[in-house]
Amino acid sequence: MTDTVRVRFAPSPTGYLHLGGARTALFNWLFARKHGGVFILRIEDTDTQRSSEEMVQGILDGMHWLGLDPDEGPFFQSAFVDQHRAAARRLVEEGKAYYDFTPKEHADDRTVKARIVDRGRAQGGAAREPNPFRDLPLEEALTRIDAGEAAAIRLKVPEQGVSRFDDLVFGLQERDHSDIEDLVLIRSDGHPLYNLSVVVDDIEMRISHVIRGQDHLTNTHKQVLIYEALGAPVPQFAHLPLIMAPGKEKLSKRTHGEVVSVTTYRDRGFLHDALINYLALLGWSPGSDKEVMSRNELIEKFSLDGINKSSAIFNFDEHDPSNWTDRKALWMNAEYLRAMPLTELVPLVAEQLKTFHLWHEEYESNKRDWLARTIDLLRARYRTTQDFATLGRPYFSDEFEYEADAVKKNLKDHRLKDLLPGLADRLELVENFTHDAAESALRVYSEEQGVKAGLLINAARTALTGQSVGPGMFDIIVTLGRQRTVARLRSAAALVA
RNA sequence: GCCGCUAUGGUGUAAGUGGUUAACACGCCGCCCUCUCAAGGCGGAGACUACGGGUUCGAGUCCCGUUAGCGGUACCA
Repeated sequence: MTDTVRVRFAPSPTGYLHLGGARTALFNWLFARKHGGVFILRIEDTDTQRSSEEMVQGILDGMHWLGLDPDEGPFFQSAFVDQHRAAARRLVEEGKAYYDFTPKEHADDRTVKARIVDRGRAQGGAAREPNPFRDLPLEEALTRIDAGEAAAIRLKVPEQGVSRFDDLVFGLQERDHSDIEDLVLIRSDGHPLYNLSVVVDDIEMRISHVIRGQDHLTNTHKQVLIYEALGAPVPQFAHLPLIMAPGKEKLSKRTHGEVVSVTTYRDRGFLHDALINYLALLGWSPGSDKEVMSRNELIEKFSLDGINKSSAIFNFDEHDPSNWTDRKALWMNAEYLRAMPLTELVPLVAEQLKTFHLWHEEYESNKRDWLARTIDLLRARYRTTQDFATLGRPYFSDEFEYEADAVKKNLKDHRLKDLLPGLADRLELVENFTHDAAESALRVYSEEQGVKAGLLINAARTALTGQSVGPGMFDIIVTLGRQRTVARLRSAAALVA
């Protein structure tokens, strides 16, 4: 007996790692770290039809990116099926389970669900159906098995009484035995089923706390029954409220696509700590006002007591590119983008520049400092590292678009047709091409020409970046350098109406 | 159908064992800063705490009911 905390994340590789799974993994991980425990990863790959090697890798990649590497594992549930079968056989021998020779019916998900409702309606809701094989003498059953007859193994659920457990989040849970059917442990083809497998594995791995999604809450009673039948200590349970899509719909890969996949966040320029921070706040609160928390602060503050009981809505708008995911997640990422050490940010932005083919070798040699300064200049306005390669394109390439709105707004004054090249001439002659020198050159020039400096400044910004928004104009000039500045000012004159 | 869970502004959450004008963050609006946009600072709008009954001097907080959403009810996980 040991009171070491041992928790596990047990995804089935039937899809990539989604946000709900990531949050479950995170809470397990935080709980383990908080209590000096062990975080185990167990891939539940017994559904060979729907599982794939690729998905396993996807989950592993996602967890690694999030920094949630397991202390033990990954283990694969498929490796333990013999133990699952042995456990079921033992229960049969002890009279706690029985062979059911009822032939298996094949049906797809839809018809199965329809049948459940029909059956419930017909029986007035009782889950129990009398099973003729429940009390078949073991010897008789064994002879039929020996004769090659197929049989499923069902748990003998007591007819009287209630099952109860104290959930660390939802409190005391009770369920009448009469509402629990004799669940199948092993299929007639010998395949162990979920409820049996998890319990056997959790016992084997000495799991102390089962932290998982609320979708397992009612079925936990079945698992408690299995623990008891097996004579094993029952772990503590903590069920997490579900994450829903806008409109309180179920959040799913099928209907919501890539917004729910962790890899999307990685690819679109999220910082893993920002996503972790955001996810931690979905359904959990430290009880204080502080929301931006480092990993260590999260560990320090984390407690199962702070977990909310109601499901949280994860907001996003698939039709609005700038709000492709939850606003608060985006804000959180921007917050991290601004606050993180520049030396850590640069390599991340570099990756994005590479995938957008905006990378130059000099960024690693003589333009190294320039790259860092430019990233620093832009970071306060961007929300993801990908923004540097998209919104920031004019800073890294001469091939960029002039935004129609920006041109319309800032290049509409016909005088600019001459002023822009005129400014270029002046800047070409400035001795030290610095922020201040460029500024005074521009101000002198605008005074001579009798126009407001603001007209030239805003026009120049659009001429230089194709945009109407961005850093201070003289910072842009210095960033682009004399050559590009002069060239762009001249060529943009053609855009003036 | 039956069983269970949940219900605080648009969203995420706070409001020790019931006790003054329901707090914070995101988002939104305005002002300041300013060459624009962000960032930052300041301020504002937005919740009769799903609805209806109780208990109580007093309820977001306790009880009952209703409704809604979600989960489960499979020889799926």
